[in-house]
Amino acid sequence: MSDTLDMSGPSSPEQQRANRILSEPLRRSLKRSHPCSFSEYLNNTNRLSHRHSSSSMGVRGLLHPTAAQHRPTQPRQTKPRRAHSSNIDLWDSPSGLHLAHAAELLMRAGALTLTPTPRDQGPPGGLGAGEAGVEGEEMEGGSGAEGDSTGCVTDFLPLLGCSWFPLNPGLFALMAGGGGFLTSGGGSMGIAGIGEGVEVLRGESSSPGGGGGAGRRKRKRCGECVPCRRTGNCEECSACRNRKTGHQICKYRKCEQLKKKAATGFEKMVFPSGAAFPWLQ
DNA sequence: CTTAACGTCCCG
DNA sequence: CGGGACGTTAAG
Ligand SMILES: [Zn+2]
Ligand SMILES: [Zn+2]
Repeated sequence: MSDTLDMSGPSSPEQQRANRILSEPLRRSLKRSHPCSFSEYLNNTNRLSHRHSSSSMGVRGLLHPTAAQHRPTQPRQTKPRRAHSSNIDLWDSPSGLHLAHAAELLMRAGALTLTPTPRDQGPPGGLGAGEAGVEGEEMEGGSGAEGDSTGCVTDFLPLLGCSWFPLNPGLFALMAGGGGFLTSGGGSMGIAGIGEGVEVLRGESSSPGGGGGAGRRKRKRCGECVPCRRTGNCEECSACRNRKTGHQICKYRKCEQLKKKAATGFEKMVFPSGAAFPWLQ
C-alpha cells in the first residue's frame, strides 16, 4: 500500500497523523460497506432516503416539532435532552448521493496523485516547535496563496474516468471541504491541499442546528493562534470561574479558529471566483 | 477510570 | 445574540 506512496519519510508526527487520518477512516468506511458492497450500497442509499426513522435520536424535532420538543414541562435540569447519542454515524448526504465511496475514492486518488500538502502544521504536538512569530492567525484566506499550492494540483479527473461515478462538481467540492481549495483549470479541476476531507464528510451533513444529531466530530484547536499558544488559565474569566459546569476553555485561550462557527464542507469551500457554487449560477 | 474542552441547547 | 449548562468526544 505504501509502495508508491512514499511521503519522504514520516519523520514528523504530523505526517504520521495525517497518514492515520487518511487510512483509518478509510479502513472503517471500507469495512462499513463490505467487500461486495455495491448492491448494498445502493440498498442503503435507498434505505437512508427514508430517513433512518428509528434512529435513537435525531428525530427529535424533525417530526412533531411540538410533541417531540415538549420540554416546557420542566424548567430544565431534568435533562430530557438528546436521549443519548449512541447514534451510529450514518453516512448521508444532503443531495442524496452517498458520499462514502466517493470520499474514499477521491481521497485515495488525491493521496496517490497529489503530493502531500507542502505546508505542514502541527496542532497538538507542534505546539512548541512551531514557528514563533508567525502570529498570523488569519491564514484562512485561500485567495492569494495560490502560488505554491499549484504545485500539488493534479488533474485526476481522467484518472477516475469511471462512468459509474456520479461525477458532480458538488462531490469534488465536498472532497475539498477539508480545507482544500478547488482550482478550476479550463475544463479540468484539481484539488489543492489535502485536509481532513474524510472527517468533513462523515461529519453529519444534516443541518447542525436543526436537531440533526450529535454526529459531528470535535474540532481541535489549531495550536498556532495567539490564544492557543497561551499557557495557563487566567482563572478569572467566566469560563475559568465556572469550569466545573461550563466545561469551557479559558476565554483567553480559546482558539481563534474554533471561535468561528464550524463550517461544513459546503460552506468551507471557496473558489477562485469567490463563488461557493459556480456551477449553480 | 479521569480530565479537558467542543458542540449545542436553552434561557435571559 | 451572549452566557451558562450539559452531553459528549478525545486524550491521558
Ligand atoms: Zn480564563
Ligand atoms: Zn488556535
